Amino acid sequence: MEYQFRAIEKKWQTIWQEKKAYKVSNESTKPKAYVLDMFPYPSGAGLHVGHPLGYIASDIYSRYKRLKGFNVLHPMGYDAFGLPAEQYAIEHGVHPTKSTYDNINNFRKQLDNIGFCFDWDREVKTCDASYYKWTQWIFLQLFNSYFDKQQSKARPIDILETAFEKQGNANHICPADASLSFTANDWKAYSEKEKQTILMQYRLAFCGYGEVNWCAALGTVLANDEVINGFSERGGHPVEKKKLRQWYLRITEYADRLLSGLDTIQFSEAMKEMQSNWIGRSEGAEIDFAIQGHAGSLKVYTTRPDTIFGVDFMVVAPEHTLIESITPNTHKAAVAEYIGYVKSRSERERISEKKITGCFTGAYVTNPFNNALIPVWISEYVLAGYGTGAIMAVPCGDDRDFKFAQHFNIPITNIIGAAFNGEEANPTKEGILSNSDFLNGMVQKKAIAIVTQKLEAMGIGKSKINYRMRDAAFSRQRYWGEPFPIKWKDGIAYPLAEKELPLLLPTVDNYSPGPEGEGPLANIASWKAEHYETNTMPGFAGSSWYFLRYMDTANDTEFCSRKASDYWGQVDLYIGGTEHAVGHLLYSRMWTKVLFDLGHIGFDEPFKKLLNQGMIQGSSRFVYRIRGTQKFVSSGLKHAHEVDALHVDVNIVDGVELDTAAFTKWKPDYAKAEFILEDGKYICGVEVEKMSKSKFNTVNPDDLVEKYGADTFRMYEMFLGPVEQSKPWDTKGIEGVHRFLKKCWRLFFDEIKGKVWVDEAPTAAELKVLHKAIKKIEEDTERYSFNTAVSSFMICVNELADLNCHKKEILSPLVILLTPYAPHFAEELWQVLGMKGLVVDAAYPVFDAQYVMETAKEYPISINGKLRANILIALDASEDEVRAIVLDNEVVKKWVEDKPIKKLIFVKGKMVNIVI
RNA sequence: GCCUUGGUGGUGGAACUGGUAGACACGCAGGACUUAAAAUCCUGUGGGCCGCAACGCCCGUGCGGGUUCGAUUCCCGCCUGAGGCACCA
Repeated sequence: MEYQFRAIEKKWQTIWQEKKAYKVSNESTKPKAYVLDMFPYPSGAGLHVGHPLGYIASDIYSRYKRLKGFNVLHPMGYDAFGLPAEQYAIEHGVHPTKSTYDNINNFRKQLDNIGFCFDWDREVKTCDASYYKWTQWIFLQLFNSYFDKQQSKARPIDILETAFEKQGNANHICPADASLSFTANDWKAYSEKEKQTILMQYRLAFCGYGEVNWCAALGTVLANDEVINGFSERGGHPVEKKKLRQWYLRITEYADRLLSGLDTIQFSEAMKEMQSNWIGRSEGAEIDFAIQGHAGSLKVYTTRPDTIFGVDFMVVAPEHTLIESITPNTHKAAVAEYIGYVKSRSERERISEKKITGCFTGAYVTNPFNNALIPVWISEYVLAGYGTGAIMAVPCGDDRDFKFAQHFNIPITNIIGAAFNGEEANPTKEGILSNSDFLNGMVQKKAIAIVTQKLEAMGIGKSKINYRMRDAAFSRQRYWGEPFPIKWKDGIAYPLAEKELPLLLPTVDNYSPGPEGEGPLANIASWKAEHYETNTMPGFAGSSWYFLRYMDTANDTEFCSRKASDYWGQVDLYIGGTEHAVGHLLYSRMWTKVLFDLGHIGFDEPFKKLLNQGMIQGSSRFVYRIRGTQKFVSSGLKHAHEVDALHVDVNIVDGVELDTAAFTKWKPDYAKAEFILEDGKYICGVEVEKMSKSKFNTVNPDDLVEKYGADTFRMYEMFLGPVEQSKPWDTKGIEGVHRFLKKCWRLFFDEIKGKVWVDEAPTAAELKVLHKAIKKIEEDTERYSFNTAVSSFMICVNELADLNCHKKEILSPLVILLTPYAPHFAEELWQVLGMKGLVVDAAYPVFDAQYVMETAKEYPISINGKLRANILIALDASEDEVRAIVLDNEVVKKWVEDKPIKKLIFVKGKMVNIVI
């Protein structure tokens, strides 16, 4: 009987479904484990082999935890709102609801094929009204809350209103405008609109104005990615910065807690580093510089007030509101021209530009300590959104300022003596200050506080903590997203009542943008008539809390009952790509903190442990067409011709050799293709790039499952390498894993004899092989080293085959070990062995060290660090005994000759090194 | 440009805490079985040198330095691939 994987896999998938084998209850006496994947966006291209990598890893871990006696929550769903469905609707007229649900059905079919243990009763789709009702509800919690700085937590906004009525805002500094100040009487005298405008500046979800990349021709806002050199990627239309009304989340209020929370969770150091760099906390000071011949002052933010005497110029962002009024007429034309140039540049281009650009405004400020005149420049590398949008430039201490000064021939003041060599800036804080008046002779880092205090005393500065992170833009001028539960009346935003939720996304005939940068919803007369908000929420809204919904999917009175969230708690293992490092992972952490602060859940970090899966890249193949002909030249000969490289479908290429017959059938264009071969073959070019349909380098898991079975596919994806590592896909090696399963099968069945497994007592050697495997595979699974676990299975089966072992007592624990990795295969063999119940409900075998005891070791003997011999020595030998044995060895004697031995290093159980 | 991360045979990778580099596979070569094929099994396989062979020697983990008895692993500099940089998801 041979290994008929297709029949076996279908059979067990059906049985699992019938028996509800993967249904998970919220009631259990077992300890819980919550194992979660980042849910996919259901794209029209379907699943490619890159998607299941993380899902297989989490599936293995879930099944492993279940065998270890845990009640395991392992759900799946879809992040179903987003731009591609809307784009598709605009281009093809298909409603996003339809295309999204079609895609979901397709994803589901593909996922089912692989045999995952998801509890599908808990499926969530963020575009379902039953789901986004609660996204809207959480938005209202954010809208109706403020961040109390004293308690460092979110609190209901009516507490703040009560406080305002009693004491004004004296104890509640306004996060949006620290200078805002009013008394209780002021507050009482304010109109409703004035009150609401003030409250808006405290809310965690608030409305304001922000700059976006605006493309007038497309009538839409673009991502930085979609803007190339000031023109839209699609269509090549000009793009400009434009101020639009936007919703925001006040995530900056949570900056410190998002930072300190990192200490309580198991993310990789790299991930923590990325998040804290993104948050970018810095301590410094704000300083006001008086403007020459102007009533106002220029406020800058600096982390280095100690360098105040080294300030040679100021740089302000081109968007800075003061520019208009400080620029004298003589410089207006040049400044306007420069601002025009910057307007066409995306933020990305501005900060990554190597070329130094800038423009002198003609204005000067004065140094508050010595009244020196300091010229004011504008340059694109200073961004309006960070700090105060203006910096003081100290060329001797800052690299970018130094290059700027050099480029524009601005004289450089040296305030750190020999520490500055005139060739490059020195950002040290250890320098001894000179040319610095009252600071002369002082170490820089000590001067920071002194300068700040002095500025505070003079009333022109104060210490300030700044964050690089900005508040999160939370509205999109799009259709396919959650409507905001907000009505506008007389310029005031009113939240809908909870019982009015969900506010359903209306059907439209036209997905194109509304007038004046409004979303498509503005095109609907009935929507406008109700004064509903016309923006929708961004893609990250639904994904910021979905892990909570899985705990209590069917609940239609709460987003998730407190009982359910108390039971499941944090996600124990979260698997997904690093591309979400600073987006999704920060937003979901913030939402969790808000829900915790408001008492809706009992933990304030969502993910206890994060595992980042690497990206599976595509390995693209190219053919080379001689320009202007239908002749295709093999890769090795292409240099003799003028050729265009064209992507060719990887599925019609064997390794690098093109199937020329298949190629002529692949596309009608190529029907008449002629080939110039080398050694009788057409060899393709190779490049590793992102897996994408348009590059014809995608590999569909369905085809592989069909050909080799789901279990082979699962193990092969794991065998490719460490889950965390990115690697190009190559189908070639899958045969090896398939052979392994067939070989394993032959421990149970022989093609001719049929059943060969027997009920005999195992030998010591057989038990040793088994227990070695138990130990290694358990350890590897625990540390998510699935690739080495697979190779341990191979070693185990190879050794059992060499021993001719077909004993049930060895094979049945092996089947359990295999269950997480090859569940169908294991289930079938479990039944074959006549074991009770489903193997998914079995108990994990327990390692027993007595079977793997070793008494001696083949020690590697190095001389001066070079391996010269291997000697078998008893493990319990003392160092003196080992020394005697080693020095008596022929090979060792030959190398040592009669030189004195300086040192002998003996590491028990590892190695010996002789130094001569 | 900035942040993060990777680079080991022809290929994917292993070496977990500084201790035998190349486990386990793929591929390739040779052989067995077969009318033939598939399947399966056996042997070899980092590069170089000496050699009939065995034994053995030298080099080798992107490049250049350093620390150490000992470095794929730690430190410094460089080259290079990947991901992210706020409206793609």
